[in-house]
Amino acid sequence: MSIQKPSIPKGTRDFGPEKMAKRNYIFSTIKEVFTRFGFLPLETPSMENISVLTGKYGDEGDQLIFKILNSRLYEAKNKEELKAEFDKGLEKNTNSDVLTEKALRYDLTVPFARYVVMNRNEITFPFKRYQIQPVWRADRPQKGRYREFYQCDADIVGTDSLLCEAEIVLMVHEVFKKLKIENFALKINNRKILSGITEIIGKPGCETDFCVAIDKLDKIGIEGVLKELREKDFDEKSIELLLPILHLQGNSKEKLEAMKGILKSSSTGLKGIEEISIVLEKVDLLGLQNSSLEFDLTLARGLSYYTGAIFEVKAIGVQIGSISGGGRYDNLTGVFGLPGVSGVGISFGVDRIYDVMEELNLFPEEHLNSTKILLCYFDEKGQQFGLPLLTKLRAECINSEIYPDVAKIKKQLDYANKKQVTYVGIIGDEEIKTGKVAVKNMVSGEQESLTIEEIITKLK
RNA sequence: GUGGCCAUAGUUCAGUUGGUUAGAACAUCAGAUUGUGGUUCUGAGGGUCGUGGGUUCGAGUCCCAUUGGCCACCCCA
Repeated sequence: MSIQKPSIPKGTRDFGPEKMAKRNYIFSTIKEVFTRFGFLPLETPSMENISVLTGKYGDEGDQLIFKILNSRLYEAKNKEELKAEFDKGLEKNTNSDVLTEKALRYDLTVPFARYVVMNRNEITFPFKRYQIQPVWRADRPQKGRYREFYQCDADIVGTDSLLCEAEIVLMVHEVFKKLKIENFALKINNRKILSGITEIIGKPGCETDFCVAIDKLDKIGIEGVLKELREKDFDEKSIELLLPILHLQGNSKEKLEAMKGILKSSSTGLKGIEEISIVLEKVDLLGLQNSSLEFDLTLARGLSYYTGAIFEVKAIGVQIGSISGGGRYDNLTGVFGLPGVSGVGISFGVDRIYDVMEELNLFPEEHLNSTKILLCYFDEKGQQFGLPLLTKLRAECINSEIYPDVAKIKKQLDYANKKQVTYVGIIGDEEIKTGKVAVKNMVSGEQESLTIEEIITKLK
């Protein structure tokens, strides 16, 4: 076999020790906040039966699902059928159970819905779960966009209380405050308002086209949105009715007031307004200070299963897509045979949060080095002397290691230096005789002779 | 799915109108230094110039194809 250059698939990444330390810092922060808000952990398999996933993310989303080829196809009895199904798949994007019956999960919400339905009798509702796992999308990678990435979801199902939305708002603030990402915008809107607008402008049922276009407002401007709408067969009368909505100014409360007037003939739209108002009220009652929450009626979001509130978080001052998003979905479990379970959730995009924090230099230093002391020695005798000490240090929960080879002291110190180990304990004949180890601080260069008990006190 | 840019050592990059043995910095390893690191100095290893074809006396350099990477659009975390 010829030597091959090693590589990893497009859009995937390795995470070395340094990156993992930073990633774990984000994960543990988010986990801590989730737990504090009463969410419990859940994990689901990387792969789902393909029928669980398809049809949940819209046409565009379905195409991005990674499918898993059935194994042992070569043993199949009816090869003709296989070939026919494969040819059909080449013609258009179809799924065939004989070729592929599993797929990698595309997000965490749909597998969660599947879990809820399957375990409906064991679950106590309202059910609050969090889930931190990778998801896969057969997208073309680019900045802030990967084919394998992590989502951190927290969802509440089994209640339609708007207090849940408010709690999510609080939780988002808490997470980003802890991560020191102070400058962010949490935008909130409601799908019912968007539906209401399509009713008002005489284009009911065209929500998808409308949402896709209006979502780009801050990117392509009003003219761009109008151009796109015209291309989607929105007539001039509709556009004329839409214009005052697009030009709406003011803070969240003022915009809500104005929309109340505009949507007065749409009961759906008014319902949306009322919902957001209640959320804002609850957020106030929960005592949120310095809120980054903002009502933005141009926020649309792609996923087709949202029915009520929608959220999106963007970091201000960093050119990257949204770092968090979510919303309420009234009937996600309906397709799995369990109607009437409303849920609302939020998803944090760790990979993008990582990129943002890297760009803004927000990672704290102390999380990067994990070994506190490295024991160094000159010969076999030194190692023998060091091993019991090492065990004592570890028994005291002090992260410690010993250099595995008899090597030059320079090399051992070099190793400590590169791993950013703060202390080294040097063991030579002198130390063995007195029972004290020469402990050197690698940052300051100071060195002192200490007994093992003194070392433990010093490093604890 | 559409479009643009790029590909040379482990990494970041030089490489002249096409010319003989493809360079530098950093990184790695070793030595200067037999009980003390980061600095310095010396040396060493490391390349089928992404891959395949073509033009040419001659290709890292020009042309075509292909693969991979980055970026924008679509969409999205």
